[in-house]
Amino acid sequence: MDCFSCENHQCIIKKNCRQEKLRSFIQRKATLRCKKGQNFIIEGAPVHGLYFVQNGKVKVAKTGLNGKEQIVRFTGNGETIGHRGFGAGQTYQINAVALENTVLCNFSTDTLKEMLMEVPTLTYELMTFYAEELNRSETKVKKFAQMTVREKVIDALLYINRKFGRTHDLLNLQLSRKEISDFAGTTEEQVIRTLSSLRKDGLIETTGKRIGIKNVELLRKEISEHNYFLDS
DNA sequence: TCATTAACTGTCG
DNA sequence: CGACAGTTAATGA
Repeated sequence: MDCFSCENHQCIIKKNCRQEKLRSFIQRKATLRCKKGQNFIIEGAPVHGLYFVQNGKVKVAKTGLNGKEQIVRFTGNGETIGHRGFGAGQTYQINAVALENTVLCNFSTDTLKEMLMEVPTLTYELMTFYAEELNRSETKVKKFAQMTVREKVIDALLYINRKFGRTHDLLNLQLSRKEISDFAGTTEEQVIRTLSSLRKDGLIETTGKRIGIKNVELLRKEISEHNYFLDS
């Protein structure tokens, strides 16, 4: 698919694709189709450019010493992955795994570098994205240090809801309890217990893997003193 | 259907 | 709160 007919209007390439200077570069992009569970960026592997999600969902994570995983963020349509590869070092410091069948656009580092040199609006928008990412990262440090397990789980649920939405109260992103714990910074058992507790309180519904949020306002209220508005 | 995987529970340090 | 062990429920070949 070419960028002109792409529906992802928040994608920074899409936003700038009308610029004449970018025309030839955009033709150089590669399209990659990933199956569910595919690990298309491997921690420690050489950087092979920047990715944009054209269609699908991806988790970005770091692996600890004992095999413990820390999910950094989830990405959906139009979002950027692998941007840290631009900086120092020639290897990725993250893993990226497709959570469902996903189509990705890939630009090589060299191609993107040329594009950034040519088009200031593209460079500025990428810079804004880096700034937002840094803000999110800093906020997450604070949350991990100050939130209780229950608050961290609520925060994770609201994040998924903000990012992927829900249909008939059910979250549009299906995650295992383990994945929720890897994102929230706690353990699988704690997530299971917290979800049961939230269900008893009538705040959520669970049917197997699926989680339904019944009362967003009450959940939001529980973590309101922890800067929910920062949209991390 | 049966075997494997994930969700859940109790308990202990 | 996290880790371990054990049970029950869900999934998929």
